[in-house]
Amino acid sequence: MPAGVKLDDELGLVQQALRQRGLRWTDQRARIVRTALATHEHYTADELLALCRRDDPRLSRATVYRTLAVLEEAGFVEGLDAGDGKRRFEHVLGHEHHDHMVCLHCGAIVEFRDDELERRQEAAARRHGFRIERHSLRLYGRCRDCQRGKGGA
Amino acid sequence: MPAGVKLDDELGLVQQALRQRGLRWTDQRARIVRTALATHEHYTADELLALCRRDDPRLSRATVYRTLAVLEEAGFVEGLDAGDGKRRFEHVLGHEHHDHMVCLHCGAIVEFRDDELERRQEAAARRHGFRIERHSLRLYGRCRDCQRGKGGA
DNA sequence: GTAGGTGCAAACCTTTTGCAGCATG
DNA sequence: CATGCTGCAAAAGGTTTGCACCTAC
Repeated sequence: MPAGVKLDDELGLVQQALRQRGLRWTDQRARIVRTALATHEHYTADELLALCRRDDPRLSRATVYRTLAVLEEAGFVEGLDAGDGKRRFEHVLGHEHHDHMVCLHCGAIVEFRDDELERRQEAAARRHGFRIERHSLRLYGRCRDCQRGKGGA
Repeated sequence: MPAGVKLDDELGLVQQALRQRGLRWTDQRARIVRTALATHEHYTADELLALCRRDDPRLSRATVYRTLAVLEEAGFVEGLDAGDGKRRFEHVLGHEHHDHMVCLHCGAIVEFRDDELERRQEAAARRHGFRIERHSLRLYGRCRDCQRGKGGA
């Protein structure tokens, strides 16, 4: 399946979702969503802005923030904070849920998934009468590459 | 065991740890640590400042930040971000490790602990050659009190 | 035509930093 | 008495907002 096809499908999905909420589908939003979908996983607002500006140098930072907020609310994008003060985003479309290991030495982000882990979280929540809407599990430490040598990029 | 005794023990521990690092034990640091230890779990720098200022109105915000940084580095305090832009802190002394459920509707923070969860995190990390130095698990959703009614404070 | 969106720049807010004077060890 | 700490105020740096103009529907 050519990459372009899937991307267009996903774009359509987002467009449809926004319209259903009475929101508009503008050139800027299309560009931001397309760029986000085409991009490596974990971008800051500013990085995304820079990428978008390669195509449209006039795109404003405010629009990127506003669009990310809309996308997050609609569930297409998830924010995670890397602990360095800036939020990072990743798109959810076409990605199944996963958690993150963050290397404190080189900044690498490793994704992983463990179903039993998810189940136990649910169980713990149930014990406390809590209903999970979303969750965030991050392991901070030293990644494989930073074990040998004493590494760090 | 009277609360005061334990508090003084813990104060002494912190004092000793800082001195070992060639750092000084000042009135301000003593006040900040004492206030932190005596306080409900999850405070922002600003809330802690306000509490301290009830005793010493001249204490500066910068000193609170600097002291929290020192305490965090020494392992007496842990920062967690509630997703609202400001970091929250909790002291570790006299508390065993736990994770958090954050109610998105009333802001309540519920602590919980599940050893099997911890073990599986370790196992997942091992599979990826990753060594965990610390971790953060937060479940966001609706707490027990916010289930009935439709609640929210 | 009318919400809603965009760009720009200024405002916001938490956290950090430079500096001169002060206190600890 | 040297080094580290404090307070103040200003700077930083990411994010949000006011406003005038524009555009999707």
